[in-house]
Amino acid sequence: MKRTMIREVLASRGPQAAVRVQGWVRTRRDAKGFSFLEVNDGSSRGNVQVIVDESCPAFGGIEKFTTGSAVDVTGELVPSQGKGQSWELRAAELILVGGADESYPLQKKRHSPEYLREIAHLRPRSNLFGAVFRVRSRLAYAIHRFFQERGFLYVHTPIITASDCEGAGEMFRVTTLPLNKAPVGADGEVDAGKDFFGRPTFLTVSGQLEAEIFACSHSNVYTFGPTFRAENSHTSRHASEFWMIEPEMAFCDLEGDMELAETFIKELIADVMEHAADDLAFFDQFVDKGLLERLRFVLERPFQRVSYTEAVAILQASGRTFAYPAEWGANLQSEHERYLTEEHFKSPVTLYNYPQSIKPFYMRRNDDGKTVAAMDVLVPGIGEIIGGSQREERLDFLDEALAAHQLDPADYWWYRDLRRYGSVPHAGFGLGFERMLMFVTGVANIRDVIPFARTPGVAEF
RNA sequence: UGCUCGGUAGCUCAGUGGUAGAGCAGGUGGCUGUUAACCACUUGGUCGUAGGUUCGAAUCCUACCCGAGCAGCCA
Repeated sequence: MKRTMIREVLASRGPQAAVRVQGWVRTRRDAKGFSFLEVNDGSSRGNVQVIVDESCPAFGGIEKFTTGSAVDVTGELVPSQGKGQSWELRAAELILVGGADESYPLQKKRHSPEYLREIAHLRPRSNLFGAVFRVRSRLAYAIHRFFQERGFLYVHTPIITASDCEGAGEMFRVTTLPLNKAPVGADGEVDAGKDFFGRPTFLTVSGQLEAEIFACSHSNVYTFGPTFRAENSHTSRHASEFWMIEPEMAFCDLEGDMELAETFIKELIADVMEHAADDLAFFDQFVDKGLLERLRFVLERPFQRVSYTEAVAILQASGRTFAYPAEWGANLQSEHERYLTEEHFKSPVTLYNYPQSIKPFYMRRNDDGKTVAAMDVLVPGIGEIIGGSQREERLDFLDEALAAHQLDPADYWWYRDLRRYGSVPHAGFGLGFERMLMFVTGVANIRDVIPFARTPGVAEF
């Protein structure tokens, strides 16, 4: 008999003479003459309650059906006599597919996320992580849907890259040279020319520069893939390996870029609220009490759009004492960003037009000569979720910026070529996938929205 | 990397110089259409590691390891 996923069983419209489910036992409650077995197969947050009584041959050995064991049940689906569920399965046949003894680490009680992190191979079977990874899958789908519906081209940019000057952070070296006897050149340095690619190579920190190439052929494109940063970060919102979405649009300015970013975030929220309502309700109840209200609020209200210069003025007029006072020309500190999004505006904020001196070389210089067409989207609880800009499409200004950042134009020959042949205004941004997932689920630590998180010193699974 | 907090039973924690505790999990028995079921009894510990102070250290000191938070880096 064909298996039915528990998600469908729970949504059944009427009784069914025979249903087969397969899954893992969450808990068993024994009564006189029969037992309740709660079975989950990951298809939904809910468990199906299975009734096993003397009419079922397996009842005699019911004590073997412990929390964590895998089972295969066939029986009749009937209205439940008890509260808490509409349907229950009266087991005619119950098979123990794989047992689990008392050392099974997941108990029928609340566990801390830190503990569950140590058992990353079992935590997807918990309520919390079951829900997190269902939403993660849905969010990834929603991202592709958003861009595909708008005619954006999905580009696979390289994971291994030779450009080591993208300015986005420390990079992981990729090499096949033996660590203990790497070939050394005349200068005493490792001779990367003898390495696999004949030059130094690294894991990508961003697909942006390559995405720009395709924006300049297919107009609207996006990337969605893994990204690596070798920073020694110990925070709840940084990981060494994470996924990033980077749209890039030709014939687009900063205004269009900000519009896309804001629409994008709203549509993702709407999609997840519609298609993962059960799981979001779980997060709202057990993880982050105001989650649904906050998401609705973000959906309904326009994002606050404020220039960097205005933001500094707001901070200076706030009457607040910051560890680092806000000052024009300096980077905004986390405390500043938090104040703006969590206290002053109490909503997502799009900041734009940052001082040129604190931003990367590729951002387009504004006419004031002091700022560049950059933008960051900040959200309450997480901070920066999007960073983007209009790119410098004018070769002379780009060369100036390269010089100012002490970068060798020769290393950027193909990037410069885009400005030599059919250059167009274009813009894009990067959205941290995990940060978006944190925002949508209310989960506070990035390590808990990645199936197998990589952070400094941690790569067990 | 810096600062702060923490590490005690399988899990969540209490215990702040004098005989290591509770709840849950596990075991045994009972009870009940149960809902993290309930009731009784019960097993379970090198108190993160290594030194030191003390008659005596889970408790005080030092170093290290691990976890968390904040900051920086940024998505």
